[in-house]
Amino acid sequence: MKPAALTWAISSSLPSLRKSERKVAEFILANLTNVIRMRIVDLAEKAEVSEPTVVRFCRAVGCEGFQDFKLALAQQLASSPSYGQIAVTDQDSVAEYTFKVFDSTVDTLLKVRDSLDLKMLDQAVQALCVANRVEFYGFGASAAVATDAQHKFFRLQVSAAAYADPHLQNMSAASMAPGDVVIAISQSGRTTTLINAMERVKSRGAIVIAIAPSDSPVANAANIPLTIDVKEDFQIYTPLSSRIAHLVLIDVLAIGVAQHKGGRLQEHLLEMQLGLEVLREPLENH
Amino acid sequence: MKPAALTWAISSSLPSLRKSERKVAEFILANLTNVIRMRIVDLAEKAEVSEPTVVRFCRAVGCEGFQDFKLALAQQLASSPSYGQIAVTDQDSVAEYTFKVFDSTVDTLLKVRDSLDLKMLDQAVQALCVANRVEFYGFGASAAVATDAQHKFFRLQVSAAAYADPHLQNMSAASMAPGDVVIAISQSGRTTTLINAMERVKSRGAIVIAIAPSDSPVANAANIPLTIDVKEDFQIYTPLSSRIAHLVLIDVLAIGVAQHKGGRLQEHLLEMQLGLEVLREPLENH
DNA sequence: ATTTTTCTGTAAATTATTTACAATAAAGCT
DNA sequence: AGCTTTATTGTAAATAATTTACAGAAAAAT
Repeated sequence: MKPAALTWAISSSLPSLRKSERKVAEFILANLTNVIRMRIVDLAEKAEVSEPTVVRFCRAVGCEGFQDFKLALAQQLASSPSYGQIAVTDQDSVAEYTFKVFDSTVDTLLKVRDSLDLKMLDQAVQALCVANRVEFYGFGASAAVATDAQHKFFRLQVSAAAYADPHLQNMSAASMAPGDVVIAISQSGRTTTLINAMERVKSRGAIVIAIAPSDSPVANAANIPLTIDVKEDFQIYTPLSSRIAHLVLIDVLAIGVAQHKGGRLQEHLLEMQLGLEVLREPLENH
Repeated sequence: MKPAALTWAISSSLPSLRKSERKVAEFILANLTNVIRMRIVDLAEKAEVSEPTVVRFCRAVGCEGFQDFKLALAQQLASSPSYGQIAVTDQDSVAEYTFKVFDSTVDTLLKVRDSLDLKMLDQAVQALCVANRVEFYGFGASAAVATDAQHKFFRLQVSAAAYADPHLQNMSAASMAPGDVVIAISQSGRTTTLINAMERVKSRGAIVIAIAPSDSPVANAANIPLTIDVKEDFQIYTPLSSRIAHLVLIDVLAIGVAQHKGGRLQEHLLEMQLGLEVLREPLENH
């Protein structure tokens, strides 16, 4: 059983469970972290059922037995640090906030990974593979994401550009043609200027891919929406991890394109690597 | 016991273990993934020791008993996907490479998190807190990181700039003064131009923080080196996750600064939030 | 209302883990 | 070197946990 799917398996099989098994499920969902250290007797007592019922429950959600279930649960919890909430406080030490920032980022990435629409992603990759040129639009924090994306696609021998300036964006949009692709990146999903540019691009017959929250104007304005929802408490001490999710999603697109381009690309990358070498300090030999 | 530290605890306590306990440790390290599904009898047999020895070993590495040990190990393995190797292949489906890209990024982040020098990090935060102005230097992929960092620090009411152009970088470097801080970002750690700019900044009496691989010329040229080592197979199909690690590290620095700045910042961020709102589409009410 | 089926718990058996102790090996001492 | 002491390991027993088999109860169907 894939660990990440366990709590989901529990919740989704809730209706099909027997009455007393459901008691077990409910108790477990309400006490995820404690359950992994419980013995079957304790759990049975707390859930007010008999021990065999617990075992039956474990089998019902696809595990071998109680031990196997606990193991799977422990793994899922370890891979989703969110279950213990992460929020940096005033009193945190360096070590504490460092861990929290990293953990919350990891948490975001895992959640995004599990919520992606793979069909859309595939469509996006297909579109990018046959594109004549690819441009990235983004403002604010997304401008950096666009720059990064441009750099990444450039390495893949795709003619790529990134615009953070509304004027340039609109000028570029006006020059788009069928066979071109624009990737619009927005964290809020509600940037008016960006939506205008997107409409213009669509009217020119080019394809617009959006990386934005679901149900947002930006996502809705796209031909291929890639939706990413990160609950972003806009408190200061909460780091903005949606940027990172956007970047990783673009990595996925790039990998998809690289895969399609296949072998010839490898040579190109090697050449580029060698080209960069002249700008560097020699490697020490120790 | 903190799960992430388990295998480390095992390896590091190897010398202090007794002969037969070491047999257990060695077997476990060589069979991490299998061990979590083993019973104590199997493990004892495979490691050619008695069952109590296994229990003694578990206690020696800081666990309550065998069960507790297995749980901790399972959690650690779940939180480090790397133990099953991640490399995108030609035949991977969208789902496969998507997961691999996300997982390898997560893996990188967790490794970096555990290898950071927190003392240096604290020094960097201290320096940034009292800085008059902060500038970010980076080329290539690190240029996007620098842009992102600039944006992030700007939000924290720090006068920040980012330069990806060697000329601008050098001009800026020449205008540095004591009390200023430069953060030099490099994935290779060997960019000659960057090192020159760093030397110039240092000669002006400003502080240079480097984000670069350890033992690299860039790291060595800094007053405060923040070292990040990501084993980056320069194969095409391996995503560049060191960028992401750099970004997250900068998040940490930003959080550190935000924490020091304390309450007044909160108001500022709220104001800025409201300011951005006029550039956006209205929120739908559904 | 009775039969059949499904569900749940009791009690027993199995299996796993841990403890107590004894034997052995290693180290220290005279 | 030989004896004593201490440390290490395994054997066997006890404890504890999980699972199975079965029977009783509840629900559904006839």
